[in-house]
Amino acid sequence: MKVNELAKRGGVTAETVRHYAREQLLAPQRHPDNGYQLFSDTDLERLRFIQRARKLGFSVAEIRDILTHADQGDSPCPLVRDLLASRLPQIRARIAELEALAERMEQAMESWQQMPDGSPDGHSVCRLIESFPDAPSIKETP
Amino acid sequence: MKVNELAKRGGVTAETVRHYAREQLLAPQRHPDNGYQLFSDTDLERLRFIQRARKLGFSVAEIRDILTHADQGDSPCPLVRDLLASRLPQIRARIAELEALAERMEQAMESWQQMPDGSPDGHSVCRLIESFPDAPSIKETP
DNA sequence: GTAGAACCTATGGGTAACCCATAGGTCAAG
DNA sequence: CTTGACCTATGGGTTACCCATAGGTTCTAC
Repeated sequence: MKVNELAKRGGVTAETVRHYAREQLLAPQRHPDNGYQLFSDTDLERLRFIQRARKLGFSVAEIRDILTHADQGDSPCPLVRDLLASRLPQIRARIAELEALAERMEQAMESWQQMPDGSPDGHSVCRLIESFPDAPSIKETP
Repeated sequence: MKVNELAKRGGVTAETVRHYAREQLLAPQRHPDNGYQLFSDTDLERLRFIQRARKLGFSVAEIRDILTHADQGDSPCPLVRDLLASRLPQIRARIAELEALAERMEQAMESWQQMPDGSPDGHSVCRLIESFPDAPSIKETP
């Protein structure tokens, strides 16, 4: 099957399929005449595997590693366990970051309710924001 | 003061200061002889404002808008209120996404405890992952 | 048989907020 | 006058795609 058909059967866009092919997660055959990528049913299974792995938080690069292991006949399962175990605390940390952010935002909105919209002068841009501490800025760890 | 001094006083890297200058959040003067960027105390105040705004979740582009308003003598405060009010539910949604992800990960790790590390065959890469549903993949809305 | 739709290819650019490397100019101190 | 510390501008990397473009192919209808 060609890109579009695989994409529809897997529930992703054709661009996503091409992306995975570029990133070596899929290795379709090529039609010798026109260079079209030809995917098999095994590729569809692979795509579904990729979807599940993405849903569990694995990155595309990690999934490539997992698939490479499997393609060489090695069990990728220990790797999978390790990756998940080390990723989970990162996700938890990210959640905590975002919760702290949300709390700051809510506190700000609340305390702003009784503050007027001032005009900017040479030293103040917006007292709403300036009424907050600066110090260590937020780390963006998506 | 030059880039490095502003950066140290503001608690950021010199690269970050250059980034903000490139993005028009800071508009330093230029030394006529050597082209060095020269920052004033007002720029330091501006940098501190930027830090506070970042900590409240504003993007660099949004902060540029806020500063542009203020530079034109308009109060940016209504904009600030609107931006924050519309960003907060997005943050909450992102938190919910990540919590769902974390829950999937924990469920996976738990159910995997009694599963062996299988060897890959033609149809299975890793049963650990394949034991999970695929369906709608996770949307990455950082 | 041929026009046009619908599909394919590869390439390159965009996203967010920086970080890092490079090449080359500047400056203060010893 | 030579280090070493600093400055400049440029371009590439990060993540997982999306989109536009130009040009080749296949399918469908007339």
